[in-house]
Order: sequence, then structure tokens, then C-alpha cells
Amino acid sequence: MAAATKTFATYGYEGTSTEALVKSMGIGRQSMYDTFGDKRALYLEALQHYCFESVGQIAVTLQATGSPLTAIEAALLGFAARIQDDSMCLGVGSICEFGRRDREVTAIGKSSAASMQNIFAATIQRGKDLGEIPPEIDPKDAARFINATFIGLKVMARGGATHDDLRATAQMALRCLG
Amino acid sequence: MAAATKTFATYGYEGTSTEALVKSMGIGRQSMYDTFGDKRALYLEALQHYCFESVGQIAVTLQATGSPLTAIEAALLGFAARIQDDSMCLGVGSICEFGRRDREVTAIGKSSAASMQNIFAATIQRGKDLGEIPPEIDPKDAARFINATFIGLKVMARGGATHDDLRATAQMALRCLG
DNA sequence: AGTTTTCTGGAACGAACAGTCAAATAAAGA
DNA sequence: TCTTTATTTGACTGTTCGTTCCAGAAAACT
Repeated sequence: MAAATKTFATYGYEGTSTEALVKSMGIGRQSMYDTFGDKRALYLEALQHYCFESVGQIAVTLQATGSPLTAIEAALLGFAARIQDDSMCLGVGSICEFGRRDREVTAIGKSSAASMQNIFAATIQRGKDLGEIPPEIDPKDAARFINATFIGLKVMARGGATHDDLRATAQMALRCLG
Repeated sequence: MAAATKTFATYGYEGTSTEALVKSMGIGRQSMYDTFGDKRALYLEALQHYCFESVGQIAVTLQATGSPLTAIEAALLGFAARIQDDSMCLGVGSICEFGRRDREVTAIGKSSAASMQNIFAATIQRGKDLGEIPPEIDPKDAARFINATFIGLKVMARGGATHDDLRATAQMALRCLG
């Protein structure tokens, strides 16, 4: 499944052949069809799984550290430091490829974005309660902005931006929380 | 050409069939091949043209208004107000689809991003000179950040975000420049 | 050890793909 | 008006696509 996720993220749905999937997953073609049904079902399952894991990871990062602001900083800067050159996030890739054309892809994307933004908003609210984040900041707006920043970083990285560039961009984004 | 751009932006390179191009461009199949050579050449030409126009538009917006900060605000908020639901930017789409896999696509994307960011950086520098933008802000970092914000807004819009959400996100981004 | 289930790799299938060909029509030039 | 050039339309071509079929091998079960 992880191999399918990576292949779909790299080449997109249309650009990924079943041959490429069979190769990257290292299973027989018939087993792939027996297990997942068809290419689209495999894509949906990979996307669902990917989004679920991503939300889980963000939740762990933002809920583990004492200071909410530090947690958000760690999430953004950690992402900028860690993301691999040329990699693509399947979530962002699915939005770019399908827009809202496919109802199930759209549903997974919206659900995942909503969960992600709820976690950000809750963290922002905690930061406001603790006086770390200015009171005039709306948690939902800030959550959407952070999500947009993650998207921007992902596409930049996909296009070959350096880690320094990504980190500087993340630093700029964090200014609005101070 | 505009029709080809829109079709490629909507479906991506792999997802766009030559039949769809013939239909959207409203010309004969043979004429399309006579004029552009093949699908890939048409894509490259559409991408080049799209990026050139985008940079031109941003230049006009950012260089026409007296106040640099106001100009950047107008660019971001204007974009958030104007962008159409479900549309896709061919530039962002090309990065997401190809990453750095295709040398010519990558070259067009990097060149366009560099031009765009130079315009942003020059505007930021003017804002610093006029005291509108804090002196500790690095123009190149800010330029990259603004570009990342545009990317984030474009993908959000593609995923169905409302204009209010986009505007609020743009407002958050503008806080980083204050 | 024998039997059953699962997996593999290759072949086959029909549909879709990008690109080419050919004849007819329309537009441009003399 | 006639000739030349460009465009259109439909058909065609070989390749690739996603999916199914099949026989043999491997793994799991009794």
C-alpha cells in the first residue's frame, strides 16, 4: 500500500499505469486485482489511508508539546526540514488532479482538510488561552492559513525548492501568529 | 491556445486526450498537429504562454499602485476574490504532475517562479524603503512566502474553498508583512 | 505427505490512446 | 474565375491502457 501511495503521488492517477503499480508494490497483477478490485479502488484506498495517517501525525505533533505555539512552529519547520526533494503529497496531488470532479476523492480531501484544520484551530485556541497567540486572531482563519502554508511548501518542494527556502518560508508564515 | 490551456489545467497532461483538445480548441485534429507538432509541444507552448501572461499580470498589479504594501494586498485579495471555483493554475498543476521529471517543464516553472519572485521582492524592498514593511523582513524570503501563499490559495480554490475562506487566508498572510 | 488455497507471470481481450493518411471542402491568392 | 493552399472530417494505424483468464508454482492447511 505504501508503494502504491508513493507511485500515485509521484505520477498522479492518470499517469500511473497498472504495470507501474504491480512493479512498485511487488505483487502479482492478479493479486492486486483480487485485493483491491480495480485501479480506482486502490487509489481511493491509498488516498484514504494517506490522509488518515497525515492527520494522525499532525495530531501527535500538535498535542504532544506543552506550548501550542512551539508545537505549530515545530510542525511547520519540521516539515520544511524533513520533506524530501521531489516528493508529492497524495492529498494535494489529488486536489490538483481531480479538483472536485470525483465525488469520492473530493469527499476524502474535504474530510481530511477539515480534521486537519480542526486540530490546528484547537491548538491556536489553546495558544490564545495561554496568551501565546494574540487574541484578535480567529482560530479557524489561522488554521486555514496554516493548511494553505503546508500546501504551498509541498508544491515548492515538489518543484525543487531548497530546504533553506522552505524553512525561510515557514518562518515568514509563523510571523502572523506573533 | 486559451482553450488548450484550460483543458490541460483541468485534466492535467496525462488526463487530457487529444480528442478533448480537438474539441475544446474547436479545430481539426490535423490542424492541431500541423500547428503544434504533438501533444507535448502543445502543452509546453501553453505552459510557456500561461506563465508569461501570469508574470505580466502580476507585474502590472504590483508596479501600478503607489503604495507597495497596498499593491501586494490588492494582488492577494484580488486573487482570492476573482479566482473561479474549481479552476486550476497550469503552472501549479505542472509542478504537481511532473515534479522535476521533465526538464523543459521544470525549466519553464523555475524561470516563471524566479520572475514572479523578483517582482515580489522588488515590491517588498520598495515597501521597506517607504517604511511600510518592517526592516527585519528579507525581501527574497517574503517573495517566496507570497508565492507559496498564492500556491496555497490556488489549491484551496481547486478543492472547493469559499471566497470568504480564501480572503481570510489572504488576510492572515498579509499579517506576516506587518 | 497430500490437499487446498493463494500467488505469480504471461497471454489475451476490448477500449482508448497519440498520431497519420486521404479525400473533400473552404479560404486565400493571382 | 481559376488555381493553390489550408482546413476539416472521418478513417486508419500501431501502441498502450485496464482488466480478465489460465496454468503452474508456492504457501498454507489437514
